[in-house]
Amino acid sequence: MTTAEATSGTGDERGPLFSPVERETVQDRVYATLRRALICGLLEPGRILTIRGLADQLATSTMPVREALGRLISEKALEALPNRSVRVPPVTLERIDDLVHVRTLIEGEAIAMAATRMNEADVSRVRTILLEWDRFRNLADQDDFDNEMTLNQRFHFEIYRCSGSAVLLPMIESLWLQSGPCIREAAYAFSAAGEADTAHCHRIIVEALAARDPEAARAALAADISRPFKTLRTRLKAQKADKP
Amino acid sequence: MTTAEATSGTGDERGPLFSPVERETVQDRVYATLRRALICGLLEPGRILTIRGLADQLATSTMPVREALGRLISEKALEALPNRSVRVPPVTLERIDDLVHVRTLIEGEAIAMAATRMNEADVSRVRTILLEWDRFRNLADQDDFDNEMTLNQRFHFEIYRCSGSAVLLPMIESLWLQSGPCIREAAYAFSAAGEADTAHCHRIIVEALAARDPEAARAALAADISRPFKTLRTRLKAQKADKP
DNA sequence: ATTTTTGATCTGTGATCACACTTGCTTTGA
DNA sequence: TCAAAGCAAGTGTGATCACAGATCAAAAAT
Repeated sequence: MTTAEATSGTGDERGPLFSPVERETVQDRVYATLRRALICGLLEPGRILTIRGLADQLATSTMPVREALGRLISEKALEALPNRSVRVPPVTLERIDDLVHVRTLIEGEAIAMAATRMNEADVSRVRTILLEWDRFRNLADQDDFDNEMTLNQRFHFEIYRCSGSAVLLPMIESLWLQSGPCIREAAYAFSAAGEADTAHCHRIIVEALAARDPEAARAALAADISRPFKTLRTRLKAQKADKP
Repeated sequence: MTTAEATSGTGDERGPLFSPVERETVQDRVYATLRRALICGLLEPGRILTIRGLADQLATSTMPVREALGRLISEKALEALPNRSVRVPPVTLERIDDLVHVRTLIEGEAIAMAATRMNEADVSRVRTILLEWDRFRNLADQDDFDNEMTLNQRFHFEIYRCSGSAVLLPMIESLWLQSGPCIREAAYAFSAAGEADTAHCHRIIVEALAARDPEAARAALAADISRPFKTLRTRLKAQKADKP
């Protein structure tokens, strides 16, 4: 028996001595793993995933995997084929344009809402992420895509969270899940120059947020979103012209 | 052996003699049932759903039910409580405003895109649904909410489908799933006058579409969306003032 | 040599069971 | 009479199994 329990019978009157213990199911862990792989672009478009294969790789049974796959399919992050097999959706020109269009619409609205609602603490928290990113990029020169994507994600979602919309956030997450595999294909194209561009874009975004200018923030974000897709678009066109 | 198989070995060169046989899993049927109940507002907000209870009602085992619930939760149509129980999300003032805002943004964009892409056949198909609706309303005077909601859904999604965006459509479906339980609470409020208003709104929408006017269509749709939510909003405020 | 058939293997689906946790009621004690 | 401990029913989670459909490769027939 601990001191806390000895001094107070139930231990709920004297402030939060213990934080609630986190309960993480296997299904949640599988889902988080696949989600992270998808967003970071570790899974190439068109690849077919099997329940048993994933269960073996993740060292679990098939049950948590099939439920995690079901969730990802209903979020449109994966695709269910009529053969009952599941694959990560292939990228096409139409899909790219569609994704860019919808992302600028929705994430643009989210950042515009955030711009009018953020206080000093919110802005400085976003600034901190940007600084952390700069420090990381200067220290480690190796291509650590995983960390790069994580920092990028934290930057954007820290802003979107300030929009205060509980409906928009899950939609943006679904959009990132869908554009993750596409981004990956373009990621190699601008490893050196692209990162500088991204940093520049993000600085403009932060300035617009600090100035509480919704439309400037929306425009800056639109540029940030469409840039990687543009390189992917030209590359896909070249591929198509190569072998029709 | 059928005649078709006798005349042609594989039967795939001479046009579509047979349409592909539909393979509907139990899980899909459970999902469709719950989805329909949610959109039509048969499940009141805050109600707790149990896997075994639903499995008994639907006369299946627990497995298809839990996967269907998982899908609906990841679409934000249902809510997973920390107790590991699942309920239909309660409605609050903030949630209503949030839903109306996002729906006008997204569905407005979809209808604006559709207005520039619809051809004569598309417009006439939408008109047909409206006529069918009028006929139904004149014939059957009983309050058949189920059919009413189905017709309304067909009208809207026939338009949205013409937007050509494979990314927007699932999002709109998710939004309808989320606002279904809310609408139900308001549905009784305008059973008589509301239907006339709805019909009027929809006629304006069709006119805007026929005129290929994106902004007029967007404005008309915004009015159509916000109307039921407005009555719900005033009712909720009254409830709140009644017993704080 | 090409095509068809047949068989084995793999995969998803759904049922059943064991386990851990929650919840609500009953019982027991003050 | 009331509150706390204890028990019992219920619930979600994950594993295992049986079954049906899909896939692919080898063998047989043309």
